[in-house]
Amino acid sequence: MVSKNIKFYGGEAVSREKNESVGYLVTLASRRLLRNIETELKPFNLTANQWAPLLALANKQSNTVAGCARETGIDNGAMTRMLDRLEAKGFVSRKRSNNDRRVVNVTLTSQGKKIAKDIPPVIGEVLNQQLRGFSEQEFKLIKNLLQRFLANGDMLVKQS
Amino acid sequence: MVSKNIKFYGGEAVSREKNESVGYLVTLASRRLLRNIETELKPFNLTANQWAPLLALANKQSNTVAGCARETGIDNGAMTRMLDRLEAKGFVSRKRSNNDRRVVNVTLTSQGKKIAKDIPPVIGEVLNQQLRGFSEQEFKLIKNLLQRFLANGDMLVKQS
DNA sequence: TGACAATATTTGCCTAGGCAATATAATTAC
DNA sequence: GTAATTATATTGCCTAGGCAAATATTGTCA
Repeated sequence: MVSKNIKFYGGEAVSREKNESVGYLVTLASRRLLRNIETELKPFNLTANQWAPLLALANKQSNTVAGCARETGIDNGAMTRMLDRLEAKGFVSRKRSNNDRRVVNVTLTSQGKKIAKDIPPVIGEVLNQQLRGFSEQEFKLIKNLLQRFLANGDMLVKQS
Repeated sequence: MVSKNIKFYGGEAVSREKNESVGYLVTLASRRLLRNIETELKPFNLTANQWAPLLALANKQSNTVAGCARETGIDNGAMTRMLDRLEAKGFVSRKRSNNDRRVVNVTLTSQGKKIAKDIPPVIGEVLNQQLRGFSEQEFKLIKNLLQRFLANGDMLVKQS
């Protein structure tokens, strides 16, 4: 059975109360979280966004520029520049591959490996704070709802 | 009764699966939504982020630079530059106030008023698409959970 | 083999937000 | 009434992402 799709936002409904728009809420939530994480990562000389590729590398989900971009969901060009900054800080190093001369292999330096170990609990703590008062069920729910919201959004791109 | 706060993310739990991190999900969801809205707004010569101040002005929630910044939750300096772009496009106009020489009054041009009427259904449609398959209850839930996640995040800032 | 397509990386140009410093003006406190 | 504080707007410097173009390399297929 196919369930009907509800028209949540019609006409001017988007306007009125910004706190009633999923758009505003998800945007503000994301920005706020980013800044809160940023505050905690300052002592590590790392920004919130710089954490994403480090994690992908640490988990061995990728070891190339394009791989990091795919894994973190950002643009290839943006990832090149992101790795520039991370390399300048001494967290990663790059070396042109010999098997495939197109790719550049990215690896964590020893400093990068160390930080990759230290950061997770810090970020976890911020997330826990922002999830204060959530029940186990609500925790599962917010993940499920966001996953579906995101998947629907990705589908919109692929169709066109 | 005060409910206990659950430690959702502890140790390395943050790492592992990115789709299990509320941080990744909310970030990616926000980016994806922004890009999808951007695509639909291209014919209007408007970016997704540029819509926020226009809406604040149209709803008469603010008519100053600082007011727009507060209402949309972004930095004052960023709002100055945002209004530069909107003014260049002919959607808003600025004029130094006489009552209070510090403030600059921002108003929608006739072109700005027109677009403020046309845009809401377009954005509404994108939101509806990304909410495909959501029940009424789930729609209320995602708003409620995001509101709380955001409010917790705001509290973290104000405390420090 | 040679044309064509696909992939990887980089770069330029754009929008965009955060933070800090500055100038100006208004408000408050004493 | 003056000094200290607060608020407004702007600017410079930083990080950051998206898109498109350019380049180099690899794979495909006829």
